[in-house]
Amino acid sequence: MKKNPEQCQVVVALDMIVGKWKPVIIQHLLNGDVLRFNELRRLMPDITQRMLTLHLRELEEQDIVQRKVYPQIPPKVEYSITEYGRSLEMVMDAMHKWGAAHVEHMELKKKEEALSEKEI
Amino acid sequence: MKKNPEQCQVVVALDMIVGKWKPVIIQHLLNGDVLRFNELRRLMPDITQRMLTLHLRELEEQDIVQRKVYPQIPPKVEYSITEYGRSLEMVMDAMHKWGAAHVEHMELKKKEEALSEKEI
DNA sequence: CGGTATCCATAATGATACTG
DNA sequence: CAGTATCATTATGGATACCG
Repeated sequence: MKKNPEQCQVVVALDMIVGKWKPVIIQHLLNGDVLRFNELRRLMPDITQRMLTLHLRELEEQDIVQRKVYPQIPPKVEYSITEYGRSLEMVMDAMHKWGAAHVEHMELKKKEEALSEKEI
Repeated sequence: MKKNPEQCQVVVALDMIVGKWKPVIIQHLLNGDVLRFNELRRLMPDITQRMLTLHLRELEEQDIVQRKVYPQIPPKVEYSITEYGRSLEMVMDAMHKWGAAHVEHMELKKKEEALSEKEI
């Protein structure tokens, strides 16, 4: 399979997970949990209600997240990963592993810089 | 490039490749080619000179891309992937594969929608 | 409880002209 | 050839108040 960067499919995948809180939301739902709106908020204390709504709606539109509304008062809405969304697990894993390695790489780089400063 | 809101390592990886043209630049350099500034421009006809410069400088800062300047007139600058940058290949591949599958998924979805409209 | 509606600040990108 | 500089525009996210 040839990789053609022009009609870059990497960008297609990126579009699904880019957004300040989207990766975190996806990660939480990939755990397999079914979470209510405010449960998600509690898991991400710094997200605003607005952004949580926006991102969840986008993920729903993208068929990554399923939204289930219970028509009752007070309202109850549950969010879960879709079967399709679960296919993102490979991608998320690859990035998670790379991210972890990157942290090590940066720490190494800092140490090297600190060392070469001492030598001067 | 913004700081990661949580200590999510997926976000660490994302920060390296997010940017309108960054994934495409990385893909081109991952091919193993050593490319000059204007060669990259030709490969991405719609990128502005400014954005190409900005993204390349960020990628250099992130140790993903190596910039080699030949001090001559007219100037000659070559860009290539670093060894560390090459480690992104796994991530890029995972996303590329997912992106390809996603295109199929969307086409399937459209067909289903078209079908259910006929039934109505 | 699970949202919307506004308004605002900042970040990201683009257009265009100029340069050693 | 490989950039900078400047200004304009758009995208993204935040603060706050209100709603059924």
